[in-house]
Amino acid sequence: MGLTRSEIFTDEQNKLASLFKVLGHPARVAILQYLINQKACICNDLVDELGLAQATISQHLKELKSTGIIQGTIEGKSVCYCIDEKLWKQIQAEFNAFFNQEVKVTSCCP
Amino acid sequence: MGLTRSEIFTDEQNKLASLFKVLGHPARVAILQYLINQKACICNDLVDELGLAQATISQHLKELKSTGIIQGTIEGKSVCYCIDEKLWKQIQAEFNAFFNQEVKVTSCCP
DNA sequence: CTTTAATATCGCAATATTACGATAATAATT
DNA sequence: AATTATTATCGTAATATTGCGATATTAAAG
Repeated sequence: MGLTRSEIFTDEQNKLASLFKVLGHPARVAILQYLINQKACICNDLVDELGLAQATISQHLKELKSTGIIQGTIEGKSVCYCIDEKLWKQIQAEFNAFFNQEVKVTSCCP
Repeated sequence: MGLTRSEIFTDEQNKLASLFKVLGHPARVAILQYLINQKACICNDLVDELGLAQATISQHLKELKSTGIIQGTIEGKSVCYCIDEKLWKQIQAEFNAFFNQEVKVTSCCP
């Protein structure tokens, strides 16, 4: 036990959940917001900006990068991270497809 | 360590992350999809539908209920769960506000 | 009042996540 | 080549999550 039983769910459910999951941490939300506001960034800016250790931020960046939401380009001594615009819009579309389903219920729950 | 440092983030970041987080598990995605398709449901249906133990499903329902996404109404011996339509649309709007920010970057990342 | 059915809660084991110091790796600067 | 700056990785401790059996709770049915 303690291990998510992915086998019993559809690929779609697993994929959607893992997208939600990567956004399910305030540090990663903050990183994305900072990236959006700065239009560019390097990791060390984030260490000053957020109050987390460099190792911790590097780890969160790695998770975001693993989903493809952000890309990192080596730029001399530092790394330039930015949001993948195409994937960003695609994720938004997937979330909207999920939320746009009709949830109205008539048979119960007044 | 091991504990998310919520204090260093804004309320907005924490709130948004916790919404994403609750959706970040395939069982909870599956539960919501089932609720949407059935237009109503009771917990025991879910035990047959998904392959998880009754205790596990009850726990996931509790998490969804704690955010307000679903409501449970006692209906005789069973409980009728359904999605809170208003909150559902509100969450979608919050997610869209997050995703609609301009992410285009010109200064780096070709 | 006892039985049955449905759901919730408890307790626990297994696994995952978060955080960070220490250190490695890489590349510019001197 | 040595130094410095930046980022990544390793190792580890603390905490959280997931899953489930066992049991409690609640309400209808007999």
